[in-house]
Amino acid sequence: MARHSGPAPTLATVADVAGVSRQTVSNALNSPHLLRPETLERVQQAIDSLGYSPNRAARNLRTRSSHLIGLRVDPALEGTANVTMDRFLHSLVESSKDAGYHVLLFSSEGYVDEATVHGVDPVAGYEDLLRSTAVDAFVVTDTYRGNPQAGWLESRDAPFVAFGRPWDVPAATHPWVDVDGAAGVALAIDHVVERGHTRIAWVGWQKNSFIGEDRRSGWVESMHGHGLSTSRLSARGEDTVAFGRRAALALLETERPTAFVCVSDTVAMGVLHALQESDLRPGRDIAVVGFDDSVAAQVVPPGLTSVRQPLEQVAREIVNLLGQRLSHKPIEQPGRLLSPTLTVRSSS
Amino acid sequence: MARHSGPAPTLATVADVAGVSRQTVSNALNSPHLLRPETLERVQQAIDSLGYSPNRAARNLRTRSSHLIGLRVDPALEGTANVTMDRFLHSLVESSKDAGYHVLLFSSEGYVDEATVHGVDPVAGYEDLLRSTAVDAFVVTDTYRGNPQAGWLESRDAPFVAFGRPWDVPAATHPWVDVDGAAGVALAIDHVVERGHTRIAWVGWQKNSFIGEDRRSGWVESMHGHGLSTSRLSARGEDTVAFGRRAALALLETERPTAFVCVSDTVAMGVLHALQESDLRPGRDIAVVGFDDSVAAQVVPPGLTSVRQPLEQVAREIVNLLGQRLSHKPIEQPGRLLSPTLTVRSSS
DNA sequence: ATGAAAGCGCTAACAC
DNA sequence: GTGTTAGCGCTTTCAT
Repeated sequence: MARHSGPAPTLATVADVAGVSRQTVSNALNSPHLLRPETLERVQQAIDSLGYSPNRAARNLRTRSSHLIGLRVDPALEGTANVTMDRFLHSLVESSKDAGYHVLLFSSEGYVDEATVHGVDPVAGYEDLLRSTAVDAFVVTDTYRGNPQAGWLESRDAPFVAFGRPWDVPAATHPWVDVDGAAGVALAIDHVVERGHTRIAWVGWQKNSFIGEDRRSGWVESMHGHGLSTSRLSARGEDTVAFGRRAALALLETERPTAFVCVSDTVAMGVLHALQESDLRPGRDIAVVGFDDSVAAQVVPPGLTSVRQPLEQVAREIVNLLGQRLSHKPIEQPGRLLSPTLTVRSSS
Repeated sequence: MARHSGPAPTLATVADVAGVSRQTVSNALNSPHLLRPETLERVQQAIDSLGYSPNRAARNLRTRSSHLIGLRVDPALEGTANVTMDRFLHSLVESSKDAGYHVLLFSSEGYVDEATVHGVDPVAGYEDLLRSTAVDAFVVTDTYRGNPQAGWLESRDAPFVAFGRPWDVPAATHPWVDVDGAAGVALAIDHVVERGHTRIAWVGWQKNSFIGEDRRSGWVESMHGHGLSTSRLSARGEDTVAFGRRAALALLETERPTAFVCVSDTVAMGVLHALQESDLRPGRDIAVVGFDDSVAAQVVPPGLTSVRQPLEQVAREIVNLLGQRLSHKPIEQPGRLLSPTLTVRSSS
């Protein structure tokens, strides 16, 4: 195609060159089946020779849609949770592209007005993007402590899909996609039971985490399913390496578990610290399993077995639901629960 | 503000309510100093009561700008390089917000061509966004193997700032921001020298990596500055855990270094693997330093000392240069080289 | 199958 | 300071 240094070509330019009207060019782009093949061909050539692309702003104004999906990202916190979201983000960009959408990122700390001075507004940023019709829809991801955005967005009739179940509002009707954490942990338990372990400890998060309780229930139920006891084999704390280490040291001293299944890779790393300090070798003396299959799990010696969320699939399903929502199709099934897999490495 | 379920308010709606013309409302938004205080106040009230936000598409069409910054993200490769880019991305979103911009993500188009040496077309995706005026500018990040995008974008008069020096085209005039890798490695050398080490090995990338050679030069020059020999103490390979492990095992056998300074955290993890297999303890028997201060460095036992890039500052400088470029201000200084810091942990 | 007219919501240019 | 006019580039009627 040609390099033009002058003004960018418009529909009118193309129409002139092709010797047709502007609408015909528009049709060539949006409803090519309406054109006679020879006309289409001529228009196509004009488009190519001019290097024409339809102006996005004009199209957006006319069609009242931007083909943009909004996603709020939080400031870099440096933890495995963030890392999972980053992996998801890449997948979302790919899936969106396939559906003809781009991803627009915004941050939670924008648009500080009188109403938001008192703390982090869970709804910050959404409002303005919505009212200014900057995006067609949102993907809501930060649902780990309930999902205040969902209700708000629903009341505004804003199209969105959540990555995460409406834990605290079971009656919610908005579309969502989530990963079955309990099933993932059950996978891990099955795996270490198969390796001959019977005293399998759980190192998890505090009770106020919905996700943490879901994963923990996978441990409890799978253990009981195998006829194993969970008594005194569980610890709870924050999502830090330090907590994982402390918990493992305490359990090792009192209960002598032979396997640790952990709510996150971060916590599992702490368990690995503790084993190293106790001169125990992960994978030989004691099995360790993490959750999220982060980069850290891949590179830590000797390699950490970990539950992996199917984030590519999550992204595809989300974009899929978004498409249904935006085309006002009835949504067949508002919630989808996907199954994780287990990535086995030398720690187990 | 009021909740309206009908059609979204426009300038005309606000003008009616405030009893002024549309242009006055527009001025209230864009040039408030032009209004008499009492008029401004009245318009402001009408805006608030209606919950009005200017329509983005209309504004974009008129002003020929979208206030969007385009950034290409590559499919998740699962390595430390990606992780650094993700950390940068969060910072970029924050900095962009402060400048009134949003970040639009796009991906290298279509399917990976088997014939393409480096996997993807370096210019894929930029073209369309540019021609359709979907973004005002680009941030170009994937300059690790030279920067083919830069020349192309310059020839198109496309505003952009690069994260990464124009290694292969020193005469390039486009604005860029980069981190001084050599200085970062020198920091690491100083640190281990201070700890009493003299036989300090370098585990790096192949010669075809500009970034790798830059970091390596920091090792060579700092070593010589300290009067230390670099002879036979260097290894080169890919950015993998496996290579780091092999290199460390080989060096340990033949040269018995007491410290390893590595081109990346990934490679450093491989060195840690090797030490563990050799029953050597990092931080006690042998010092190890990585590069990037990734999550893995933070959580691996016993904690990996690592060079940290000032990505928040990089993002700020980039947005700053972008602002100058977009406002057609003369750019004071097209290239900025920032200094990294050293995060000391127990591995050294 | 193609063309003419209208208008999406906003701001630049100019009048008053 | 404020109002009037025009038009950014596109798509949606509707006529032919």
